[in-house]
Amino acid sequence: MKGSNFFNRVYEIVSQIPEGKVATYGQIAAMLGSPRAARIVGEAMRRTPEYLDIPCHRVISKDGTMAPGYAFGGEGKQREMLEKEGVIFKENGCVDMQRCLWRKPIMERDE
DNA sequence: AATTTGACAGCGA
DNA sequence: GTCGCTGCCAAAT
Repeated sequence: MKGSNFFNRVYEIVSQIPEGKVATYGQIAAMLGSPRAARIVGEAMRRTPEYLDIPCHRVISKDGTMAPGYAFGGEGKQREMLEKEGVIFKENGCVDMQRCLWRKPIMERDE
């Protein structure tokens, strides 16, 4: 286990995102207790250890857009897999945040 | 220990 | 609607 509590926490949260749902970097950062640490979440995603099996493709920006090409081999690719999981995409190519933005169970918030 | 970087977010032009 | 700068926080070098 790495002592990197922050990254570890990000991975925990991301791994909790159900299929057909997405979360934003800022959202996750807020869960960690640092609403301004969205960039750290992004960095965590970039450094996502494969063995953790983290659905980083479900983590996108608040605009419903995702990284230009630093992910999975292409935005279109990510869009396909998200769409396949049940995430709704708008005509403009962005994720329908209103429907698919994931939120942590209220009873479980133990930040 | 200090500096640079970075898959963001928010506001301004 | 697109491009730009700033702010914030943690990790990597």
